[in-house]
Amino acid sequence: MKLTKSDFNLSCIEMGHFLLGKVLVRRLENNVIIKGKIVETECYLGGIDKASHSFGGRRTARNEAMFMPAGTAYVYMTYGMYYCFNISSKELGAAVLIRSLEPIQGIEKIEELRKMKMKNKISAKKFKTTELCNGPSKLCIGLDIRKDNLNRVDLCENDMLWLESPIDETDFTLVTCARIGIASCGEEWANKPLRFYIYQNLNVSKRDKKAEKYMESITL
DNA sequence: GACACGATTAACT
DNA sequence: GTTAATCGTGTCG
Repeated sequence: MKLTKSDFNLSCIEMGHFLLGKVLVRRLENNVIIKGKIVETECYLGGIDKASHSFGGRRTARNEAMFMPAGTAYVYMTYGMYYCFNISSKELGAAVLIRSLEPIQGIEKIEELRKMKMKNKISAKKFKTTELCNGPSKLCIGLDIRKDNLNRVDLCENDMLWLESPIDETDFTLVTCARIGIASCGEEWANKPLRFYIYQNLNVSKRDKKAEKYMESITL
């Protein structure tokens, strides 16, 4: 079932939780369909969040999608060569970064897109399925999500990129931990528990063993 | 206009 | 474990 406008009417943290287990669907120009289950998310809260592009109310051409209605794609370039894909929440300037997917459909196409970007074609032959989309920029390469094709699109009113609820809703345990790659914004916000992932899923970009151990001690 | 710097990744040692 | 790659963007002058 395709998710609709009302499904996205969530706060940033609610959406970070809600998106786990949902299926991201991409239709390429040649009508090939790629699907991946979201297994890792990060929340960027907006005004108060030092790690957010919209910290302090900064609103520019780049981050405009963070201020658009919930369920809008925010795609930006990072390190001059990679893209990251986010989904805006109902909170102004707040969005959820999609950090990793478990490939479900079109796996060969994902692999092809990933290999195309690599210089060393020898190591490119050794891809495991779990290494295809286990990082925010890897999944953008694997699903051909770029700023020039999908930034600011409405994920409910679009036939190139959308979300679906999974056919088989399997239960999972959620791990909550610190976000990745934002140390320069200062300890306070770098350490906030705003990254979420599916416990024991092999497609997660980075496990947080300390967070897992703590979680195990109180829930298992 | 200039300039420092990434919400990362792949290729090294 | 360490580091080069690579350029759009925000910030300041």
